[in-house]
Amino acid sequence: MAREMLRQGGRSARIQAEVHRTVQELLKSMDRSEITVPMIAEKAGVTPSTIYRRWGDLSELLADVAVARMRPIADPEDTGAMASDLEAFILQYVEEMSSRVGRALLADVLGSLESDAPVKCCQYTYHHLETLRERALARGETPFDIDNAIDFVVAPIVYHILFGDRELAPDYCRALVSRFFVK
Amino acid sequence: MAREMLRQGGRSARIQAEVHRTVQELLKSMDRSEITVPMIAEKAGVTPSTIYRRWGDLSELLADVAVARMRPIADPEDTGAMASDLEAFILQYVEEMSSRVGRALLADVLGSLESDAPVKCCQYTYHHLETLRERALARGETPFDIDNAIDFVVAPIVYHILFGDRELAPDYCRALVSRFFVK
DNA sequence: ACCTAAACGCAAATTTTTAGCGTTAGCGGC
DNA sequence: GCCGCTAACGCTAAAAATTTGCGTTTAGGT
Repeated sequence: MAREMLRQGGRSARIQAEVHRTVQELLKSMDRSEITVPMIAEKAGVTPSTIYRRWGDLSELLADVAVARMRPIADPEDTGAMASDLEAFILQYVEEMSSRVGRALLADVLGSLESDAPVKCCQYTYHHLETLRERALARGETPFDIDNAIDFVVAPIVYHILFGDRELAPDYCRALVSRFFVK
Repeated sequence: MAREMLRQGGRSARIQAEVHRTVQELLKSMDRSEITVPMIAEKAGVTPSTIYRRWGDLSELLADVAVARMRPIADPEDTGAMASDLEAFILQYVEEMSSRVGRALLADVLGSLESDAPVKCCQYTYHHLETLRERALARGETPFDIDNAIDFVVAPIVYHILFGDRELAPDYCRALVSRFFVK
């Protein structure tokens, strides 16, 4: 579920915020597999049935929280040039997502395939790249293609994070970016 | 869990096979979100506690089944040339994985990050690419680099399957392969 | 053939999830 | 500002799923 709120103010919003805060709190201190809905409900001061009715089940709540956490709070850093902008963005992305909690976020988002969490999640990335692209245009640089950047820089990184088949050293990430630009 | 069986014969193996078969059967007729452990147990003719003790929980059982289903039963088709071999393999991979059940398989595998399901899963892909590479070597062709193939062909495809942000038309997949070879 | 321990079945205890129903409170119309 | 409508909540009981203890079966080795 995790449907759009019909009421966006007052008690409903407070509960949403409190539940989200509680989930994030719990994720810091314990593993995702030990978290239960009644546990969240108690710490958040609501009844379990509220959570079940609003989010459906635990995985959808976790996906909802994960998407909210991944929502960008600021534009990517402006380093003065397109190539270094992309590199900085990618390095930060890897920093956040390859950590234990980052991997859990990705898994939660992808765990509820029927919701729109995955699409939202990658729209954030797309939007960031769009920002970098427009910044490059404003500077008079020849901008990169966003879809290509996703295919050849972001996708490999996400793949290796998810499957855990390779160390994501900064050098490797930088190589992905530079290969993308020389091509 | 989904630990390696300490006993690989007799009753234990029969139960494993029967449970796997039952899960696959159920996945064909209903959505993953409606499947429960007691339901599987009844159809498979075992006690729920057996499943819980052996696999831990539903997501790990599903991951176990998914990995087993993804285990290659045959080498990729030999088309006579490296480029067309890779293209054929990729097209078949997309065919299998972008379907409703394929996406569910991927989600199940990635859903249990703590198990070794994800690693196993991408090892299968790696192994297939290795087969293609050795085949190319035997033909006297200049072989491709497997890691690069994963980064620039497989990863983009998996990304788009998981995030559902793009139609995976055959033309697009072919373009990925051909761009990989010209680079 | 016998021994040991892994794996299972059974059933009770616990926990989680669902569902009904009355109550609260956000939001729009007046 | 007051009122009506109904989404959203709390509470509780029922249903379902999960865990756990204990005795039994059975694979794998000696």
